[in-house]
Amino acid sequence: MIEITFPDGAARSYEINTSPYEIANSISEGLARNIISANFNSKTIETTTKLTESGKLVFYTWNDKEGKKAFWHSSAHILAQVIEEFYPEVKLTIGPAISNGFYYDVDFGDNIMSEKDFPKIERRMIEISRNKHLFKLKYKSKKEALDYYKKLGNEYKVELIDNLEDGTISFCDHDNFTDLCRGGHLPNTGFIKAVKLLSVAGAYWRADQNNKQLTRVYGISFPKQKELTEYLNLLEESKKRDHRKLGKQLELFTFSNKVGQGLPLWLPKGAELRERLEAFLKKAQKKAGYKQVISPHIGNKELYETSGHYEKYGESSFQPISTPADGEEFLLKPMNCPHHCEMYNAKQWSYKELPVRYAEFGTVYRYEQSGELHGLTRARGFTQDDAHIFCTQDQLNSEFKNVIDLVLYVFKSLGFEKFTAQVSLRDPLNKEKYIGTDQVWNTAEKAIINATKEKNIDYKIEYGEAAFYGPKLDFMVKDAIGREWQLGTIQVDYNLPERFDLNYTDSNNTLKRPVMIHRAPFGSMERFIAILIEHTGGNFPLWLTSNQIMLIPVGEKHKKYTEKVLNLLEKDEIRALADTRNETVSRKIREAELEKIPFMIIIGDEEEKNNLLPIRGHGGKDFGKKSIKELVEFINKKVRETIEDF
RNA sequence: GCCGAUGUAGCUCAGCUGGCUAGAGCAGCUGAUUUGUAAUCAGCAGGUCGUGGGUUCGAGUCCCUCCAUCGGCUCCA
Repeated sequence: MIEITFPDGAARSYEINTSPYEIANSISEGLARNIISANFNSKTIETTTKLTESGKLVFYTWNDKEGKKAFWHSSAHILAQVIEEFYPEVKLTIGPAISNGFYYDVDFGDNIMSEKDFPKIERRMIEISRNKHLFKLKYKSKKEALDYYKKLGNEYKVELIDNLEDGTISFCDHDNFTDLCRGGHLPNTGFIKAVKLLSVAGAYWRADQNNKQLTRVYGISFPKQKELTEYLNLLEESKKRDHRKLGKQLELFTFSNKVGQGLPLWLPKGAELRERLEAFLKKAQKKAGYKQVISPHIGNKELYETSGHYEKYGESSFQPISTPADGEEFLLKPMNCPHHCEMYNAKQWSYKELPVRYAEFGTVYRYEQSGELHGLTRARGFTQDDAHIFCTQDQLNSEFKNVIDLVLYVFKSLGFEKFTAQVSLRDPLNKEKYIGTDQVWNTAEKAIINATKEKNIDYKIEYGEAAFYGPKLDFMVKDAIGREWQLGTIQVDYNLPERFDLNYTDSNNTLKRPVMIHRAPFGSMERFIAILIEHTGGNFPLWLTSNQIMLIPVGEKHKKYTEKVLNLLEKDEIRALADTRNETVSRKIREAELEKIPFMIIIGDEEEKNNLLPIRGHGGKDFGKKSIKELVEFINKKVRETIEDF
């Protein structure tokens, strides 16, 4: 007998070689019907795996993350099976579940796979699913596994197996298909009732650009057709919030091929929004002891040679600008740090003056690969809300924590509640990609982790995501369709102070190196606004939006009174507009709605007579009638609700 | 940069297997209407069909080049 413990602490005894499915069935038939995966002693297992020892058992259903993982991973097996049916000469590689669905990477050889092939593949996948083929996991020796794939000429699987330990190598069979697989499947294919292939894309083998590019087929599957339909509808709805679409509709920004790829052009409404955001941050930064500085858009090539940026990015950047002088070259500024270092170096510093905090909304230019450009989230010219803090080692921890507070304040003020704090460290296997000694890196990494811990922020560590000069704490936020973008960033840097020979005199009258913190709460104005657009769907917070109120006179004769109201509102710094065009009230409302103006006030005979204004919220919500004084208080109160002082 | 897809008026789109002067709605302009909670009516104007080449008697439609965009990959100071 073995003793099985469940998550609620309860325990039951079973015969040895009982499977999770049988155990579930012993509890209730309903549970047995719904479990699609299981975990035994912290290891994902099949529902049919025979348990041979006592331990902790967790069941997973479609409602669990792990259940979905098994569901989608199993779907990937069927996808691979069908691809192999249609293209017998392909070489399969890997097919994992992802956060929304699954993919399979396939070497199609000379064949080309395109979206046109999706319907027939989907149909065949469903056909196979309906037959309720069992997923059967079986172990093979390393030699057996290698022989199998060597015979097939599949070098990818051979490489995968080469890196596995003998005795741990398993295959999963269903129907007439078999695939190298570590496990975690549905009991049978019949659970899959709806399948949709989403896209086909190139993906490098083992994520390395130097390797062969495989074809990646993305898909998603569900236990009910209805859930697929709902998912696809949700995706469609999300796409309507795409900042590139809304940016055009709301006339915030545009791009022009004549100006150049990836170079955003800010239109009046977008520029106003952006300036308001800048003012918001400047105000907070002033309180936090930052000083604004301004640096030019180009810098001598030697500046970036000193910083190390030229060596790292010179080849793949906008190329140097030459001058009439022999050998003199300038670069478009790709980052602000070297400039700020030179500003620091403009005078002698005492420890009493530190920390020094130099802030600048600095526009930088980076030659991003053409395939990387993406609206405002990835542009070739963009403005960082940059600042560099030069401080002593003793000040580092508190300075870092203060910056965290500032980032959190910015996020809170703009309603970004869902974010991931990511500690981005060096790739320990590729240290040559970074400048600086191990000792310096260890100190910097420790400083970030400690400060983050002390702030009680949940964080995850990502190796290989650091900047080349130092580790970072990055604040990641998802866009409308779930792609993650880095917005705020805080970086600890011991390297640039060394390269620029930055100093201060300490209390013992000896020269010391300051530590440098690079930080940008927004990240860049462009990317931040892009994500803000996608989060709000263009309905910006009241404190930020360009036009807070649209006044709509009913007829010609109400224009005068409307103008009067407008003037009074302006006097109280309420941002209002009056639509005095010769159009119907309905049309004016419709257009104000499409422009996403938060409040509308229709002004006619009755309003003039009673001096009371009816407040119509965006979407048609009625906020009642108010006097001008009450209206001003109402707007101010609403603003205060969404934004506090730092 | 790589893989796949797309590119018709300011915007959203139609244009079947190549066949007369390329269509629609919205927006724009002109005029009428002076308006009470998401589109008043009428008329007009607007496109070298992304670019350059090719096939053909004939190309928006087929082929190639380049450019841009979209979805991924890689990259992201």
